[in-house]
Amino acid sequence: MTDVEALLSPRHCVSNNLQKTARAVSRLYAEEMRPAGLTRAQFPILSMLGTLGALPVSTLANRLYMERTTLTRHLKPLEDAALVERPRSPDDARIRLISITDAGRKKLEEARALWTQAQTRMIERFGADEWQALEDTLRTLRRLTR
Amino acid sequence: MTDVEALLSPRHCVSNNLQKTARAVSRLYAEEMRPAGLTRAQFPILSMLGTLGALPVSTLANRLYMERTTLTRHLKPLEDAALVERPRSPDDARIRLISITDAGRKKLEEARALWTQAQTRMIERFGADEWQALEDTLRTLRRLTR
DNA sequence: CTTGATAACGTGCAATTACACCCTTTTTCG
DNA sequence: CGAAAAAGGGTGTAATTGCACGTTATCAAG
Repeated sequence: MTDVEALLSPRHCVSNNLQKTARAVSRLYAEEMRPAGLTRAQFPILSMLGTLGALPVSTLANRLYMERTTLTRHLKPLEDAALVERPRSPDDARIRLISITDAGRKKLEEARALWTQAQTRMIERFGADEWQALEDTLRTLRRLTR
Repeated sequence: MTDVEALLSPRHCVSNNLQKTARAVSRLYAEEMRPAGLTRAQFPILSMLGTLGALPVSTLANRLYMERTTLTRHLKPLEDAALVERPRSPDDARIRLISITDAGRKKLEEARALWTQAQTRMIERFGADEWQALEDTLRTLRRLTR
C-alpha cells in the first residue's frame, strides 16, 4: 500500500509525468512521420474521420479528447488542402458535419504506412502486453477527468 | 499474449494516447493552479531548480525531458520576474548556471499549495498504488525513447 | 408569435513545443 | 601555437493547445 503523502512531491506530478512522456514519445513518431506531409495533430483527426464518417465538430473533439476550438484550428488547413469537408447539416444549420474526402483517405493511407513503422518499433521495444495494459490504464485515467 | 498486429490501428497509437491523456489531466491541474500566477511549464522548472540547485540549461532540459530551446523560452519570463537567475559560469563562459531566487522559492511555495490540492484529488480518485505503478511504467517508456 | 435561454461553432489572444539555423566559447590535434 | 571540431546556448518560424468571448441558429415558455 502506497501512502498518498508519499506522492505529494512535484516529482510525482501526474500531469507533468504524462506531459514529459508524451513529449518524449511524440518526438519519435513525429520524426518518422515527417515525410507524410501531415502534422502530428492531423493524423489522428483523419484516422477518426476515416473510421467514423461524418461528425459534428463537438462530437469529433470529444472523441479526440481535444478542445473543440483546437480542433477547429486544425480543420482549417485540412479543408484548405481538400482533405476534409465541413458542410452544414441540412437538419440543423448550426452543425457542421465533418467528413474525410477521397484525397484525405489517400493521404491517410500514405501517412499510415509511416505511422505503422513508428508504432511497430515502439511496441517491439516496449512490449505488446505492456502497451495493452498501459493503454487501458490511460483510458481509465481519462475517464476520471470528466 | 497480445499480438503486435492487433495494435497497428491508429486507435492504439502510443503517442496519441499519451497526448490525449496528458491534455485531459493537464486541464484539471491548470484550472486548480490558475490563482498561483505561474504557468503550467513554470511550476516543474521551479520545482526542479528548488531541489537541484544551479544547473546548465542543457542539464535542466534533460531532467525535464524538455527541448533545450523550449526551456530557454520559459526561462526568459521567469528571469524577467526575478524568479530565476542565469549567470554565466565562471569556469566556462558558454554555460549559464540557472538557479532559483528567494522570490522564486516564495512563489514556488504558493504554487505548491495549490498543486498539492490538485495532486491529492487526482491520486485519491485514481488510487495511490495505481499511480505509483503507472509512474514507473511511464519512466520506463521515457527511457526507451533515448 | 416573440422573447429569453441554450446549443453549436468560430476568433482573439497567449502559452507551449520543437526543428533549423546561428553565434560564441572551449577543446582537440596537426 | 593556430585552425578545425565540438559544446553550450539563443533566435526565427511554425505547429499545438485552450480560455474568454462573440455570433448564429434552435428551442422553450408565455
